Amino acid sequence: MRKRVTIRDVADRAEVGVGTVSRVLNGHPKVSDNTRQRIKSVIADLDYHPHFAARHMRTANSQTFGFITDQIATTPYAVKLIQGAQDAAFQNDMLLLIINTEGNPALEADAVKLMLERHVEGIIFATMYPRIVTLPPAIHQLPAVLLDCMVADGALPSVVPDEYGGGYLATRTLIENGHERIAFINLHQESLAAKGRLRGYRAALRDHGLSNGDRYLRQGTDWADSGYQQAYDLMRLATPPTAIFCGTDRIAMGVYDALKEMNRRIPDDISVIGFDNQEIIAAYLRPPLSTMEVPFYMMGRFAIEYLLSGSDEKIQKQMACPFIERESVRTI
Amino acid sequence: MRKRVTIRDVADRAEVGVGTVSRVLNGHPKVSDNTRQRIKSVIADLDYHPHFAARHMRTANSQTFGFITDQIATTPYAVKLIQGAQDAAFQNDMLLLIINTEGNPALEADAVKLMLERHVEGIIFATMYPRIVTLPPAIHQLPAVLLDCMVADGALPSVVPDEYGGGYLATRTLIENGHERIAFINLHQESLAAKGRLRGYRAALRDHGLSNGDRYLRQGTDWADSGYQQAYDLMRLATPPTAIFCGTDRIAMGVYDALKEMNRRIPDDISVIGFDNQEIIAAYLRPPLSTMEVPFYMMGRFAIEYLLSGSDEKIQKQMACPFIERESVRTI
DNA sequence: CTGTTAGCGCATTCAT
DNA sequence: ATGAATGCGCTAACAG
Repeated sequence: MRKRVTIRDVADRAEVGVGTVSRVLNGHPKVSDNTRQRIKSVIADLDYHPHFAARHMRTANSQTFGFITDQIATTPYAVKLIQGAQDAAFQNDMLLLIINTEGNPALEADAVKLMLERHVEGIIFATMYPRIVTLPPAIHQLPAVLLDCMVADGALPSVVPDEYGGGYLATRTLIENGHERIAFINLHQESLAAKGRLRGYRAALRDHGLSNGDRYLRQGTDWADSGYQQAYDLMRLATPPTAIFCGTDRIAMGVYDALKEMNRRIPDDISVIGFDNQEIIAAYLRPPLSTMEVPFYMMGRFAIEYLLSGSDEKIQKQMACPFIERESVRTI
Repeated sequence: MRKRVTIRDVADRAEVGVGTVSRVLNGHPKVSDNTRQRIKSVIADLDYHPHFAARHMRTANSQTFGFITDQIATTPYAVKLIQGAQDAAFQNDMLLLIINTEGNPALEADAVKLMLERHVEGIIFATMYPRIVTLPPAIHQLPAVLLDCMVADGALPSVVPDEYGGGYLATRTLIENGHERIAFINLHQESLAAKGRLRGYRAALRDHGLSNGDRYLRQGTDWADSGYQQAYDLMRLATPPTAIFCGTDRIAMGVYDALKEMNRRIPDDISVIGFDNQEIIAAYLRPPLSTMEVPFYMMGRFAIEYLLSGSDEKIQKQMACPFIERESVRTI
């Protein structure tokens, strides 16, 4: 860890004033090519790096965004949220300061405080699953975007997946493949995700004249077990469904197990669609599971780009969930 | 975004000098309780936050570590790596600056440069899976720790999982449960992880007089498919194994499928152990999979704690992989 | 115990 | 086109 080399050192060695060095550092036009070259080579020789904090203090420009998560970082999904934000930030010469609060409100307040002290230029607050949150009031002192969550009064811009659209598209896809008896095993119903997906399912059915009084609707829990149970229940019906739309890929895992036990072949005997596109599950299931993707990566990107845009519109962005086709759906 | 309030404002309002304010800010003892209280209340009134960059410039103390990843952030495992580091750092008043390079060497160099400019107090370089890496030379200008990887010349401290120990423990656990014909379906053999786990498997067998010339050893790929294939192959043997140790949980997924097709019950007919403890798979498989955990969280913590310790010893830390008991192993 | 002062490294006037 | 001077907000050293 040798002595830090400052702009002064560069200036001295290049026999110019610090101002000139600063100018070439910042790509200022009015520097003769001659001196510019000389300075650049000195910078390289000395391996000089500008002191970020000094520049920051001078320019009031921290080139940093804060990224606060409740426990998102724990879940496999949402890594992509971070990564999308990361990439978008990096491409714009910004870095991310990440704090994980485990949903502890005291920590959240601390986190916001720390970010304020570090003069981040904006804050992203991301949650593990879509929900309504209450935030430390201090967050309003900065541009902020909510990721995968929203505040009750809509006072903060937010970006969330279009659960409704996803539910609709999954169901419509099945319909377009000729299915008419389409079951839906939803995840735990308190969740915003569950509500949205369910509305989409019902709407698609209705729009295609296939409403059936929720005869094939089942309430699951988000765990494979419930998929297993409900699949059994469903298949024992007098006229069982020809397709099962699962509220999560994990539910689909359970459905697969039950179906296999019953010697039903996927997709020949019955089609299955999941939700979440957890690669680790969906891609490795046998056969690979067709499912809806929650566009975490793009959501992360969008949040940063919104911050970068400087807009103060309180948009409530819903991002579409695309259908990921694999091998669990068959046309009949 | 109202005008920033500085230490000057606080001093004026409290009718003291800035030095005194600075002292209470830094918990300096020699301040009368009286003035301390007054200043504190002014700080609260004004909602004053010290300017981090200014302090940093003055103290040469950035309270920040850099965390560079190749693509770790993409994978579900390693989120825990970040989280462990995160938590340990936060508890010591440090924050993490995270950059994901996608394994792009140019980006890696940029990342190190940015971290140098921001005066991080140390760098953690983490990879998605254990391997030998080459790093931008500039990284040597700072304390650095490698996570889940190492450099060829051992010139940098590193912390990796004890793959050997994990392989050994998994095998020994099976042995202690009375199994003697123990198969091992390894993941793709180029990986360090595969080599270590295999050595552990062989050593445990040998130490218990169970060596069998690798009769039950199979080479898989890391995908469920290979587990499926190899399980069929294994079970068709004249004297099939009574237990299968899988190089990854994904392989175990395939093994489960094959076993179920063959109407073998887990664990009654055959025991299975996985590796990785990918909760999303292991906990949801039916029955839940007993497996070896790679201690990512603790590895992350350790890396930070090592940095914090200020040690310059080039330790090569191997962290034990504990056995996570679920329901796929039975005593015979 | 407390006020005053001198930089930390840089970007930006203002001269030249 | 370039050098010199100023101050961003803070901590530490020095006086008292």
